[in-house]
Amino acid sequence: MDIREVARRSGVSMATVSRAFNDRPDISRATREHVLAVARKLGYAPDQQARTLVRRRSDLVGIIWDTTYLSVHGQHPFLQDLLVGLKIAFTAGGHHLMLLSTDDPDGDAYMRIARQYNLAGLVLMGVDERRPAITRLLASGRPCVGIDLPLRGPRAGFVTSDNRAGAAAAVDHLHALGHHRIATITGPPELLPGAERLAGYRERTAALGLPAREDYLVHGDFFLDSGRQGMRRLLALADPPTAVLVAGDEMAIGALDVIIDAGLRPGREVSVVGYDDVEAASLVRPALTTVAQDRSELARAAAGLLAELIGDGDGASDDASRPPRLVPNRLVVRGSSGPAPGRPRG
Amino acid sequence: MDIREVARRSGVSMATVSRAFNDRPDISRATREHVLAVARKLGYAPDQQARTLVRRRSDLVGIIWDTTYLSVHGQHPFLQDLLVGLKIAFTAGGHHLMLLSTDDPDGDAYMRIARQYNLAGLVLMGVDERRPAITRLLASGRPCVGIDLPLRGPRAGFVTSDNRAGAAAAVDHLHALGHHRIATITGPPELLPGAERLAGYRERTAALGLPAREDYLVHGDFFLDSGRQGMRRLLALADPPTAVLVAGDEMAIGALDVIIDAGLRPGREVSVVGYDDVEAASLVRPALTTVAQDRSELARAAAGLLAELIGDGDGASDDASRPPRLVPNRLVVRGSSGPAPGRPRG
DNA sequence: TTGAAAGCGCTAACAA
DNA sequence: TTGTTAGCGCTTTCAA
Repeated sequence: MDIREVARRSGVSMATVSRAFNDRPDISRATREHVLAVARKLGYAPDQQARTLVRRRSDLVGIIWDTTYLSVHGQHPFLQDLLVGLKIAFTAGGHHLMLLSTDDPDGDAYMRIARQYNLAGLVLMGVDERRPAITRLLASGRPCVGIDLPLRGPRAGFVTSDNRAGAAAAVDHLHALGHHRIATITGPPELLPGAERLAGYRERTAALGLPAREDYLVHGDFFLDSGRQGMRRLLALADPPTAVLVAGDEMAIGALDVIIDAGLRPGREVSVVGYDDVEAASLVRPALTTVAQDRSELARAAAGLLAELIGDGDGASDDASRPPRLVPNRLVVRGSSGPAPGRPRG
Repeated sequence: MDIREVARRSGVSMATVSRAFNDRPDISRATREHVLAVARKLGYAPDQQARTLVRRRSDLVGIIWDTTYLSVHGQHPFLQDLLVGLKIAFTAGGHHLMLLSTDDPDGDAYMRIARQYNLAGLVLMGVDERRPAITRLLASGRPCVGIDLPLRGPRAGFVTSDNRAGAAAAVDHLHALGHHRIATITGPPELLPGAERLAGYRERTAALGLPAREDYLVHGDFFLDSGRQGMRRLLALADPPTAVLVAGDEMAIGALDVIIDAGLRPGREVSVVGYDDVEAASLVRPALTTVAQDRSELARAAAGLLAELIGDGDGASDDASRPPRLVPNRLVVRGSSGPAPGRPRG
């Protein structure tokens, strides 16, 4: 069943069938409806490969999501959750998602695949945007949107949640509970969320007049174990914090473990606030107070931005630095944060 | 940069370039290497759409993964984890993954998309295989592999982990710890893993000579809250169980909550074994003893089976019932299971 | 408003 | 072993 057959059966030319399916203005209403009716009866739908071949643009959006590190580090729940959101958001815009894989992320495989499949655009997440292969991809002019990655390029942009404001809100929350000794366990500073959450923590603690103590700042890597280690260091201080903002939920859950093992109670002697609101955050005991990223909104923002970059073929600018789309975060208060010791409980 | 240009620059015909790129036997070694060298220098890679158009078969594998219910029920961590495995497994086989989405899962959208994109095959997960749209898809003869879905069709098959053996292993574990009052909270019986895990529980408890008590069998739906409710019912019994096999980790974590809230200690007064080994299982306290499904292996099995179904175009059988590929499960013992009350601890 | 015809980039049948 | 040629199914000029 091809366009030729539909044309024959509806008594028009192939060109007219094509016009009907592409909502072109140069076709009469009556003809279009007739053609579409015939096509529907025949169960016809245009072949996308043929369409792509002549249009030189597919409706496929590629997802670059480097899973090579997963064998090393285990899962990355947040990105996985995000994928669901992307799927829904892009479907709504008439695009399909293709997962790009390569065993050689440093080669030009992503660029090659994008060209081979005429991908309309790309979404990048969980990759290192400073790698030369990615830089070349961005320079190629194919529309690219990064999630939590500060991409720059003629037709590139990025979305991220408002990590700075989220961290600040967490600090405010702890301060309002009477905490004055507020420490933080950070993410890697070379990753945007790590850097921004730290910046938010610093700005807000300073604004609240809390002293900037270097020993209250411990670096983590977003994985569970670094949260454990960080918390141990903090508890070992002569003057340990009564509250800790942890830049990721996995690390925060590790911190809870250490607190409990030290015979302290999270939310009592030590309050903990995480970041991300992964599934486990609500399942641990006490449940983790955390800054929730709105995955659906983040995904929608990414889809929207990419659609724009795909749309305006002209808008390609060479200076190529677009401000990120910021998606607001929301503090979810659960049991792991409570009044500072010595303060009455709510 | 197209095949014509490569042909010109290497002084051969288009056909010869094509031969070089497709590893055809009817080309001399020397010519092939020369052509490939020229192509590499030019950065040429064949356009997949054009290739698909003439070959009438793409190297795209579609993933049907119904996310419409996610807005209702929240996440489904296991399938998300699985996706990573699928991505890796299919890449190794030279396929790319396309996520199929539709807002109308009851229509023939999946079938239409599969045809429009000439998908080599489909992987189905988290969908209801009894829906007419899915039945028609399977009947269409396009290679389909289900994960935990008993698919039947001329070129369909499925993979699943050995849920029956896994549940039996969990029962054995509890029995070896001295438990004799072993209850279960099941998944939905119409889902394969739910039915099989229950069957494994029943078979093994019977084999061990434990009485089959109807009040020790509570139905759940794989989601957290049903685990809570189920556990409450079990604890309310005059003669409550000392151990519970819970058919899914989310439910098991809900059960842990209820046990703790009742002033009991999981792994002491009541032992709990979950199923799946999702991320949260190792993060809760006590950590959950659970039957781990090997996601990578499951994914590899799916990829392997689909490759076979794609390969043997002849193997299409009309009776169409293939036995599933079974992937073994593995019991992971953590803190939520321990000796039966009154027994010395290991 | 419609139709005829060219061609998107590739593979494969056939001829040399 | 290589080249020539005819499409794959569609969109898009261009002419009518």
